[in-house]
Amino acid sequence: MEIKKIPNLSVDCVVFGYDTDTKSLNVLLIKRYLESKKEDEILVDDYVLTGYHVFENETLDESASRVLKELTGLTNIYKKQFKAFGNPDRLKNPKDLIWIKNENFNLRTITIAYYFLLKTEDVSIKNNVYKPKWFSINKLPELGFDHQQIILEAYEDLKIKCLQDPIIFELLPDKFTINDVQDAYQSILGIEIDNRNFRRKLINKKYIVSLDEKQVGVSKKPAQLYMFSKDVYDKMFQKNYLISI
Amino acid sequence: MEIKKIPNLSVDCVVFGYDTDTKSLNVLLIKRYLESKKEDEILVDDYVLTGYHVFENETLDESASRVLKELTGLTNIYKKQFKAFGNPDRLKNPKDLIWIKNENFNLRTITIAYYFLLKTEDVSIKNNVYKPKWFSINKLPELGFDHQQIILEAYEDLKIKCLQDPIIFELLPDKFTINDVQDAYQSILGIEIDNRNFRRKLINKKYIVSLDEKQVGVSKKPAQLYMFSKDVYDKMFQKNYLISI
DNA sequence: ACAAAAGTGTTATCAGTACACCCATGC
DNA sequence: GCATGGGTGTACTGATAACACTTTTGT
Repeated sequence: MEIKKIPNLSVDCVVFGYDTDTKSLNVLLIKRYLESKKEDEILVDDYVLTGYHVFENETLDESASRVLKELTGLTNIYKKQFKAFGNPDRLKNPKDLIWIKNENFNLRTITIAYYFLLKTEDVSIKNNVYKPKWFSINKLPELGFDHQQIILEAYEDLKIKCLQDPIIFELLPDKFTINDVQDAYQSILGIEIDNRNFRRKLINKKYIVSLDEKQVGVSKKPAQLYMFSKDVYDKMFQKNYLISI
Repeated sequence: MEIKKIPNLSVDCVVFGYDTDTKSLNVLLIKRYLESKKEDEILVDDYVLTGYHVFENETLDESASRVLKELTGLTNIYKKQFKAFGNPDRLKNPKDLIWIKNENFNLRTITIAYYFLLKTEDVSIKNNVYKPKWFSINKLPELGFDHQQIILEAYEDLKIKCLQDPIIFELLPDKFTINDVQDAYQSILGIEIDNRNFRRKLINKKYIVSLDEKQVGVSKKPAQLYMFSKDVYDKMFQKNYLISI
């Protein structure tokens, strides 16, 4: 028995990958390319998010995880459903119409948008059939459908979320330096943080565990490595009801 | 030309109404009742959220606003799309199946859930054809479909949101006392707040404007009235990047 | 005059901010 | 020995938290 697609419902995945070396927050995108058969004219040449129709027998979360796995091979990655996009005209730009002609797409498709957080290096983009490519969130290419809007809204949500929840560690390797964390915050939020104050703050957290280990293979003074203990965090976590209006 | 419904897509609206007098955060629900024709047996007797299919030619936001207006007559009410619910089995409890037999519902319907914030008193539930009823968020009745889950997730989102954004004022009349605001926070968050500290904090905000007016018709000392100036708030607002992990 | 809710002040503690130099290491 | 990034301390400021009594008004 074949698995049935829901023709007017999809998930789209904003895959955020953080690159510790270049200190860059990236988005994984797939090329969309089409030329006319007769005239060698380029009809469509841009990028889109990875996404696919939801199947009849799966939850939305399962659908998003399936799409991520299909593209990256990865499972158990932090994900968040952040918004549904369903404007009647969201797939109706001229280029999108050309593209959709080739596909089995309902013109009024609602997409449930997710974002994922991982390390850029964890995705093999070599030999990947989808030819995905990383783009800095600050230098996005031309995007199809309403995917630019989806990415920007995902980014806004991420910026708010990373202030409240320890999701920054989803973007960093298991062992990281304090400066890695600071760099990640600075890239994502586009701000400068005072290193001394930031260090103090972080090192005082009981869930930031100092390891008996230092960086290796760096050409300067190797830094102390730390890990994030989710166990400790969960145990000590208590909602604070600080009203910040 | 008739407006076409999308058969597998709906919006559901969690209408939160705050009652300043009883200091209660309420949810507006609609009765779902069905008895079998032959045996006078009650087949379905519970409550559901207001909701409806999305139309082909409208955005999701428009759809939610339409549903709210249909039930309450109100427009321009604070609303937030907070999550999509689309589990394959979300409408497949026995009672839901009985109910759906009478309706034109796709069994795999995805719903985009919104919540609205208003004052309980702004909705006329007398002579309303839908016979809606207010329930305290703490004493919800038996609910159909997955609507209990939807309400609880809306409430969680509201609790977080009201700490960060001045949405508390959507739930209060234009003129309110400091204690009204405190009571609202306490009801929503289920916490106790120190009155002196809270007063000082609020009165020092430039967007909390003291009016030349006091309560009238109260049987005790009438309190000073204030209003919230969205203009001032928007002008002085600047994102703070406090990392609270 | 009394009941009820409004309104008021001080102190201690904690967290955030600003700021500049020394240190350890690899090369 | 030197260049590079890692790592450190202090003083100030502002916000929060704890805490109990007086004042105003309507009845």
